[in-house]
Amino acid sequence: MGQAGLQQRPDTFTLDRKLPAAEQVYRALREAILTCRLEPNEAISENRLCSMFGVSRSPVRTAITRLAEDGLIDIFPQRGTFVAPIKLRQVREAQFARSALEVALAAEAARHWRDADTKALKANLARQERHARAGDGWAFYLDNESFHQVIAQAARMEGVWGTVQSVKTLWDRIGHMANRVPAHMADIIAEHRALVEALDSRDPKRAAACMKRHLKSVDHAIARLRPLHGDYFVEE
Amino acid sequence: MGQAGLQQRPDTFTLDRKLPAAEQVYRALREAILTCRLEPNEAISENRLCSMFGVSRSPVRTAITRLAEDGLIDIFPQRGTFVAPIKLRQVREAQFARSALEVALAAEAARHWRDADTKALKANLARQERHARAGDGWAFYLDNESFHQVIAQAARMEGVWGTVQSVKTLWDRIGHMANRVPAHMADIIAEHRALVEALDSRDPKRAAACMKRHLKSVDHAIARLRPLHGDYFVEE
DNA sequence: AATGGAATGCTAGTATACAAGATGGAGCCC
DNA sequence: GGGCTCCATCTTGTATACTAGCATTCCATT
Repeated sequence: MGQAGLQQRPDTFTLDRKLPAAEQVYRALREAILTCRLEPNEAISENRLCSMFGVSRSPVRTAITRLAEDGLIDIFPQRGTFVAPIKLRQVREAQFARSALEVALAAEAARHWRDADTKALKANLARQERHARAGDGWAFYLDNESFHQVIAQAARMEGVWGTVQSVKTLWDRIGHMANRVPAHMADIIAEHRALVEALDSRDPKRAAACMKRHLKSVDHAIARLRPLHGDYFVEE
Repeated sequence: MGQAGLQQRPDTFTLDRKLPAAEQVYRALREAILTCRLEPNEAISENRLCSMFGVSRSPVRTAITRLAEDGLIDIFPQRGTFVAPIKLRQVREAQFARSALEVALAAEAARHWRDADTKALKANLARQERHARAGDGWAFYLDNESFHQVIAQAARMEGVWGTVQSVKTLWDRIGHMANRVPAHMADIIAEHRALVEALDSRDPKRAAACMKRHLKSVDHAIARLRPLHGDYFVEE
């Protein structure tokens, strides 16, 4: 599957002339990396990306600079640019950070909770169920994101959601692999349902504990995936 | 003080030919922004930076791209690039996120605490006291960073320290202004001393509560600074 | 005095060319 | 057959030129 990635798209990426080229290249590459269409350790050549996107090196370099800042790409001057591997230690640390942030957000959200919030989350759950049934991993991923974002909004800390997003970049890569397993999505939905009930109870401690359990269960995804994608993960 | 910033340096920035130009420009600009030598809302011209650093636009643009990702710079195409203002809502959200992360780190550190950790923190405290007496705000800032980093190391979550660092970028800007007030540094040292005692007790709850109090006290810095630097802060 | 359009000068975004470093393969020698 | 050297080719980093958009200024007209 080494030749996977962007080459699996219908054809060369078509840029929207109304939007900055660098931004479009950034988004396309980020999505490809998160969904593992560009696999960990895969070499990326600036020149190859230029051909693929039909642009010069300038916007490609800008996009690559941003992806390196995001921790998704490793640049080795004069040698090459590679999709960053998934470092297990970083995954563990990211889980710790995400848990700390989202547990605090859940508690704070419970303190400010309103019926409209419950309504919004239930609508989201319905979408999750529909996309899981359809086997649409990407749409399910977006639902999942939206679900947690609503909680951050309810906590009146929407900016913290941005921090969570950057922390969870590693999770997103793993989550996309996990989403290929229907049972995984079903598990997530069940946990999300429990979370809605806890938040609806307006009990900060209950909401915090429930969120903590939810985020801990993602550990199981790694245990499942390592046998299948051993080369994606490095111990350090 | 509008003409402050990089022009206050002894002379034009001298690049080290052994290091990538983009990296050096990035670090120099980041430090200038964090220490408010480049003030919030100050215009930055790519061409002006080229003259200042003696390089072409390429490394300057790379550095600016990274600083924009860090949230320190706002780019308005065809209009200009500006040092980002300090948005109070973002500050509040950053405080929430930092508190969540460092309280969890302190609790975890207490669970793994060793006498060598106490020793390391006490050595750091001695340096803090020395630099505060000398009125060296920058050195004190570095001591402060190192202090919290040791705690993350003790928690065996050093990678989370990177997350804290990106979260606390806003704090760093405020902290540098606050460090010009000697009383502020003295307060910080006293709180750090209490934190060392809490960690040394190996009691996770005590360490967490102490860290929470410590991070809450930084609120007072904002209350002090707003009358002096009202134009640095925006409500949104 | 007010208004509208053109010109100008500034900005960032992008394209292209050059420089320097790293790597791999071929050829030569022992 | 193995080791060493050299060269070609790849890479990223940087320099420079061009393009397009935006804001300001100036001038002509009413």
